[in-house]
Amino acid sequence: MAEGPTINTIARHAGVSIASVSRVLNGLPTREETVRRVLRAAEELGYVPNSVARSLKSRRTNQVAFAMADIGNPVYLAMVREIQPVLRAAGYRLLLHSTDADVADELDVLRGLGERYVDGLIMIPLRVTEGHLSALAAARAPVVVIGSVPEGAGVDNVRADSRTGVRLALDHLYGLGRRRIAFVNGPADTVPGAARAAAYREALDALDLPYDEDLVEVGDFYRAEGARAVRTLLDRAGDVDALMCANDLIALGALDVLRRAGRRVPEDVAVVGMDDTDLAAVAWPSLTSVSLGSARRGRAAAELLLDRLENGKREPRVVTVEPRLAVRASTVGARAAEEYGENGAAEEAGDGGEGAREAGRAAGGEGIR
Amino acid sequence: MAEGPTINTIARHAGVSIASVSRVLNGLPTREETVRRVLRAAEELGYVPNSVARSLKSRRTNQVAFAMADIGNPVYLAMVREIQPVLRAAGYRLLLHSTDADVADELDVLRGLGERYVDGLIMIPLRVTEGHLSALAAARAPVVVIGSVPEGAGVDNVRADSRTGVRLALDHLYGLGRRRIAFVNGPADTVPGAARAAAYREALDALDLPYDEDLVEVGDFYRAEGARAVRTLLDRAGDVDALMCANDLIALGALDVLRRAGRRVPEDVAVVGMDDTDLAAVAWPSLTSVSLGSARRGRAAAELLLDRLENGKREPRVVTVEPRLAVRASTVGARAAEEYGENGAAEEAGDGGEGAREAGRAAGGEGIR
DNA sequence: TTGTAAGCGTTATCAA
DNA sequence: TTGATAACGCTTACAA
Repeated sequence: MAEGPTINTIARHAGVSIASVSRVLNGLPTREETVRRVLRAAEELGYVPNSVARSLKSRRTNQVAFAMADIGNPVYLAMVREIQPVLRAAGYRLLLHSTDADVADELDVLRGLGERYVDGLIMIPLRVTEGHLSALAAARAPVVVIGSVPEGAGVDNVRADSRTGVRLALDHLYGLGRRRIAFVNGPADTVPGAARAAAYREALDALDLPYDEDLVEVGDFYRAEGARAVRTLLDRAGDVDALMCANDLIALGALDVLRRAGRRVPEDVAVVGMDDTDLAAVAWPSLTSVSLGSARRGRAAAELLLDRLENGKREPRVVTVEPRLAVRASTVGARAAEEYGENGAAEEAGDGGEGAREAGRAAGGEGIR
Repeated sequence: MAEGPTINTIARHAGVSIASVSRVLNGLPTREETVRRVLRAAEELGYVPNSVARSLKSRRTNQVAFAMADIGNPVYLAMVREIQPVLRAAGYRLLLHSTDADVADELDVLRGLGERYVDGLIMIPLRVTEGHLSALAAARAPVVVIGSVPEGAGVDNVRADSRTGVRLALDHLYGLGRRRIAFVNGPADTVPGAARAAAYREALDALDLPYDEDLVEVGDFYRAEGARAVRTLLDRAGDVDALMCANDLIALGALDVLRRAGRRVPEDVAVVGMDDTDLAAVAWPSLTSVSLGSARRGRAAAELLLDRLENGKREPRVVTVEPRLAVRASTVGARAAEEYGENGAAEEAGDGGEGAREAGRAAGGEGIR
């Protein structure tokens, strides 16, 4: 932990000026002899350029931040896993912000951009308030928002399409002959909760199925509460033959409850989750789930940001990621699920997954595949 | 994205010197009137101090890095979840490095400390080579290593105790009357692989059980390969009545294979995993697993680093985290498991978990609980 | 109480 | 080709 050498140290050591040192270190044309002496001194002293000083001068930090509610959330995690390598390949370091679901925290992050500790930000807000819009407009660095933001917001925007996603799931269930398709949602006042509720109604309409209030139950987005909601639902509407769950955790809770109630999955009740997290493949029976493309959204966001960092003034762009349905045992049975192949999480990982897999293996930990 | 104001801008605006601006902004004694003018100007101009300039001057970045193989690995993820809030509370930002299981990358991170973009580093190396030791010795910022490092390495060190961990598991199985306890390990040339293999032999010894090569199979640390290993094992030693798996993913693979083979868990074969990841509670039957305290190790590492950052010159410290056994259905059956209560992952999260849980809920994603 | 000026470690301009 | 020097935005002696 010795005090590190600076270009001054090197300059003295090599008997040249700091300007020459800088030139050599930056590969600018310099006399052979000077180059040698500088490099030799740098080598001997173990010189490493100070990135803070460099940043002050260049006005670039080569750092990018990702702000989400909680890294423990598999959806955000999938994003980080894609974002990290993309940024890294472009020479950026990744900084993580957990906003703890706190709107004020999110706004702080946005204002914090003024401190210039990062060159850009990818953020996934819980909800988009007026405060967000004005903070975004005033942001002192490029921001990419994951999650819908009004057109005029002036930021790059990556969107999921839960509408189509729910539609895929209901079509699938309908195709399997299910007609009493219940919906277990999280809080309606959250962005995803609202979007998924609307999507459910629409999908029913499209299938000419009636909207039946008895078939809808709201809890939160967690397993225990999901289980409770499903119990209530079953008590109220015993003839349910399919459950559309607003995320995978709710679906896991549903599987527990159904098992205890002696209902077979999928024979008696088919179950579909949402987000297609790693858990879906681990569950038993394995869980059919709608992928909203967390990984692809993360990647898209990173790419948008990089592009914007190189190309400051271009029109804001909106990217929408197509949902996909990962069909597994909880709707078609274990046998058939194997024929479908593992078309869920595995696909998501795509090219970005390989390094990670290698990593986990050598580390003796567990990547999830 | 307008160019931000600096103390110069404010100084001109307020008609004072930059020194006065700095003083006011740092709360140093200043005349009332000056304070007012400066604050007013700062407010009007939307001044935000430039953290890069501040860092250059103060020689502190208020950033800390965490380097691990792959954030997608649940073990590391659990660590990040604990590390982040601890650092944040102390005013540090968290920077993530994925080393992709590459030793050279790890060494790069260590050397990179010379760039002074962080004040300290928490790292969890895949293995500890000579190169690591010398890089650690030469590190230009405090480092905390998670994973055993030789005494003289001169860095703070947080250790798991897989020896005791395996012992806990085997005692548990023995107590349930199991005597043919097989071991499914990952590669023996990895740190955890080697440690767990040795621990298995020792635990057998302690129980006066014979070491039987037929009961040991090595694969990697993933589910598919774990499944393969278990198949091989069952073919070779059909009388196995318990499986000790070197991590949870292997154990998940084992559950699949046993299910297909028509062996009941735990009646015919009891299964124990290791690391007690979130997946253990999701599996069916839920998985008894040895917690090596990922979350606690993360927290301990963060605390060691913070302490070291405040208190540069103290003796390196070694913290060892006690393993715990999370008993679930895969060894005692579903009924009994409920009586044990959820003594696994839930406990791990501890006080650090609440904010995260809230976060996930509002976000409509899924924290894992 | 305030202002001037030096310095943190770079990069880049401009003469020499 | 090279060196002296001025920024970058901030903190902090030191003088006034």
